[in-house]
Amino acid sequence: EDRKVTGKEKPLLFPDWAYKPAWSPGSRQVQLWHFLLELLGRGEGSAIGWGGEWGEFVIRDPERLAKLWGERKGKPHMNYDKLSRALRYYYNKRILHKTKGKRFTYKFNFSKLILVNYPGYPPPGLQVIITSLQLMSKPPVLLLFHFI
DNA sequence: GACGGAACGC
DNA sequence: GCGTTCCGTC
Repeated sequence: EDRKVTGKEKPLLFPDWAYKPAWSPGSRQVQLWHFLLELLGRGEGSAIGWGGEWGEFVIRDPERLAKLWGERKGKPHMNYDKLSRALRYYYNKRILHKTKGKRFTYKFNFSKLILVNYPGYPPPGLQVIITSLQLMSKPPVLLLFHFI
């Protein structure tokens, strides 16, 4: 019942994964896709950056990204081989897919959705019109903005 | 590099 | 459940 939309709006159809809380009380671990969005939101100078298409991103420095992820998770031996296995598990969950033929390039499966309570969101240069709702709950849930 | 099975930990 | 580790295969 935490995740129910408050008010009288008719239910909006967002993918389940979009409702996952970014941070939970206590010790719940960061998820990889949260971490990726966090870095992407920071923009320049990162090991990862937005690609040409909507939701697409390019890993500019795979081993550096892996190292950062390993630091966050307390896994000093993390590398791109292992990180990319975790990314591949996202294919079946419909969180990500691979941009075929483009090296180190993946794409988030949000279509007209962006998740905005990460630093730097939305990415600069994007025109957004907020049509959607804020999901209020404790712990804080991702804010969902609807692009048109 | 990219893929996905398998065993494993927490 | 969400990766981590390892690895055979293309």
